[in-house]
Amino acid sequence: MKLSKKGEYALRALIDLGIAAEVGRDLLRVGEIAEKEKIPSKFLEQVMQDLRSGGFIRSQRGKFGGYRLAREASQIPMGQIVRLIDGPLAPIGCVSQTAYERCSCPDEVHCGLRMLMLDVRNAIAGILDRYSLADVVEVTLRKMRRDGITLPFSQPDRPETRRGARGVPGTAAGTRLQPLDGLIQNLLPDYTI
Amino acid sequence: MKLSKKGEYALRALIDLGIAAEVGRDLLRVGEIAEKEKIPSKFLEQVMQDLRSGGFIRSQRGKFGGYRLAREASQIPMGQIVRLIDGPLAPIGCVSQTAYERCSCPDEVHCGLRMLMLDVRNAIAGILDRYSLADVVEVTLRKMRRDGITLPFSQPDRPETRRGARGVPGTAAGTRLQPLDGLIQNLLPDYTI
DNA sequence: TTAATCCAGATCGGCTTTATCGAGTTAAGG
DNA sequence: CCTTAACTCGATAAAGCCGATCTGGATTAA
Repeated sequence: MKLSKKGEYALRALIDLGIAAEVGRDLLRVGEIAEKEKIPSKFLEQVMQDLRSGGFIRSQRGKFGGYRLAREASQIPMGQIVRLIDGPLAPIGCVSQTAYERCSCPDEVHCGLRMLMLDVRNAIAGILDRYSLADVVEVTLRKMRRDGITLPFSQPDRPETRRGARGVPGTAAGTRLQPLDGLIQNLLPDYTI
Repeated sequence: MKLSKKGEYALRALIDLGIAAEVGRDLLRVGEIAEKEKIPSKFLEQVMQDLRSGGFIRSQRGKFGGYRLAREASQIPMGQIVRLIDGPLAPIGCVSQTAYERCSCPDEVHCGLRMLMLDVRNAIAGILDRYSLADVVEVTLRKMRRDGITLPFSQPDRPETRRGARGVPGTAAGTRLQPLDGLIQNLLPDYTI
């Protein structure tokens, strides 16, 4: 049930871009992200190009170039990112909703493994398809602020690339979804403090 | 979020062994399983040996040999099988409960990806650790009987290996677990017919 | 003794992860 | 305008793991 390194790096990079946008910098260099996340930077370049051709980010070439989100973070479901980089969420192809693939077993309808894995798929998709990048960014920033941590990408090393921080830091855009009755515990922002 | 082929084959083989035991045959040859499940039989041999050294099955060597379950199916949690063959259930190492591994990100506590993936891990483990092999076998058999399908491994090709079918075909052994309020849909045996 | 089966090891192609090199692109400075 | 620095792009290659195959040996029932 592993997420590939490529998928992990893609998610990390997008979360960083989301944080940066929320903090007032919407353009990040690959090197910056790679250094912060300890990712081999050339490998991250490849991942970024996959994300670009997938329509999640846009690139600005040349000196002082970099990457920025191509859409609002609230319009990027986490599940879609994983699907682009790692393929279907389903553990096995015959339970995938977005890329079904017949499996080798004799009778799919009465396959116990398939029933079990369909549950697993639904559990995974129920989480990843319900949360957007904006949700993850929001919770991350909230937790950091609560603990008094200096936000990353706060000091723009190139003042020219600054843009007016859009909106009051607080509720990120994006539809707030109803809690999944006790399933989601960690991504729910805790309003207790 | 893929399950490896090896993991898939291991689960298929164990389910078959569970079905066979429930039907009165507790010894299956690798070739039988491979043929039914359309698995490369030499590759399945490797998987079976991993399952053997993992303590899930016992082998009987020589002519008319084969494999049988080493314990009651109710004592084999599905999650443990996956862990043996594929490693931790968690999508990334830093959220694994059974094999935690520090990740490269600068601050694990405030890592949004980690929060998200911890939810995913818990969702996966919540399913795979709650259901035993006996549960999967029971639901499979129930569904087959309901649809009037001839059960696999019913006709023993070697009458000597028969053993008295233990117990009335119906409720398999194993603790029946309370439904996970709406999460599990496919593995719940439907008593509607 | 023979046949069927499990056991063990080497090997091979493909994919993943990572590294290397270099070419295209753009902004700034003279 | 020309050069240079700092980026993004693109292709390639090496190392390692995964899926699968092949060969042969060990074990046991008939």
